[in-house]
Amino acid sequence: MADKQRSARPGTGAKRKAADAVVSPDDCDPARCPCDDAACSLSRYVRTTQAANGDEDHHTLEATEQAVAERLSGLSIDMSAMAVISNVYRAANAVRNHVERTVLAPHDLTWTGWVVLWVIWIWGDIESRHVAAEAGISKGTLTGVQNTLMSRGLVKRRVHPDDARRVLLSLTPKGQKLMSSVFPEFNAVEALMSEDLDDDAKLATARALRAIVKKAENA
Amino acid sequence: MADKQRSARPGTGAKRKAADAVVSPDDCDPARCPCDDAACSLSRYVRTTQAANGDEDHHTLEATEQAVAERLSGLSIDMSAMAVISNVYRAANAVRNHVERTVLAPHDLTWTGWVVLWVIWIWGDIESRHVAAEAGISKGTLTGVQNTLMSRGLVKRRVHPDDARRVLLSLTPKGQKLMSSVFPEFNAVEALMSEDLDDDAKLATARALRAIVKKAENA
DNA sequence: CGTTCATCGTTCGGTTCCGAACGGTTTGTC
DNA sequence: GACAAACCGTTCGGAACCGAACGATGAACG
Repeated sequence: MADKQRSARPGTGAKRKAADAVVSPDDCDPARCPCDDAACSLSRYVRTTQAANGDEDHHTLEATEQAVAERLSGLSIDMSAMAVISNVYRAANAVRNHVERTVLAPHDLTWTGWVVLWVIWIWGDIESRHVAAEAGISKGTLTGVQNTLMSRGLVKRRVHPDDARRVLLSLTPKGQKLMSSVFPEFNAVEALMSEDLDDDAKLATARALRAIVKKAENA
Repeated sequence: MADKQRSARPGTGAKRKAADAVVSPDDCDPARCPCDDAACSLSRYVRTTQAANGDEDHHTLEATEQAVAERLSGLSIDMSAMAVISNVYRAANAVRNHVERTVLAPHDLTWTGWVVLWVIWIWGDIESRHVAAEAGISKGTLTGVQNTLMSRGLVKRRVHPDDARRVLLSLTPKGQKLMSSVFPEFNAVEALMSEDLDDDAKLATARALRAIVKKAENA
């Protein structure tokens, strides 16, 4: 989600400040929460209320969590699957928001714009349909991102020499310069976010995520 | 991301079919790809081109991947961090798209609408600011989702008895009925997507993701 | 060659979403 | 008790995104 669709207007992207921003609380208490291994999101609200107003709510924490457990135990639920999948989405959002604010916004880049630049940077001279597939966006969206990036002088496009339908994308020298200066910053943040994981955990997590992607994409 | 903002118009959400949809290729070849443990996305494009046109591209696969390795090895990059973080985002998108198509669309629900319903279902009688925090959306977005869900008779709202600024949200009987019928479907898909992971892997992955969330949110 | 069909990138309408601004309510301070 | 500051949910403008429709090009077949 970072684009301008038609009518490329440069230099307006990535405005994620931190005012009304999406906030989110904290950990869960394994002793109370019915989730597996403290790895769920069920008690974030509890912590919030707990911290905020002393005890003004009508239902106590215990009663509420009891209700959660009962509601879920009534049905037969795969709690560990829930913990994994729901945290995938939560993590993705958290990462994206953080990266946009800390790394991308100062360079006036949006997330999608960044991903597109990255793909072109890595593959150089790549057809736009492949860029869209790699970046995980639709063709229509890519057109807009393209125009934005072109108007900022970061990306070039030329028609495929053998097929006039296709379009080849590549980075301008300015774009290349941008990437080689920004990507280390980006990667540093990636490293920071995964620094609590040892190497085995990183590899295992990446492998697990790939398994999920595989299941989700062809099923 | 699933909402209607202002002017609640019911019954038009969740239209994700599969026509021009976001496609995405396949695995990477560990023998060739410079990533760790086949857990990256760097060779998806390669596989695509490989499968599509026999060998019409100008740079061979080997040359391309060599270029990737060189470009990345020129800088000092934490490849395992990159593998983890980039796959988080990819997995989240894949999961969301799949769930929207298979589970939510038949019930005319959007992803965000679903998450909001879920939060209210679990916590019952919850203040809207907490719903927004739990669901990971902004207050403004929640207002729109609220209206949509209210106009469909799934959600009730009432003013907080002790504080006229606050609003308490809860599910109508119709909303409760919907949740208890749809959530098992949803959870079944969650289970399906993580079925290639054994229990230890699920727990470990969930734990790793929480660590990432923690880092991303307060840093 | 001319026709048909697949495929490419673009256009366009509609939806989702964020963030800043706003009015209304409560709390704190003199 | 008035006044200011903090906080709540809503409104509103604008960006980002998808998916269907479109025009143009290329390939297959007679």
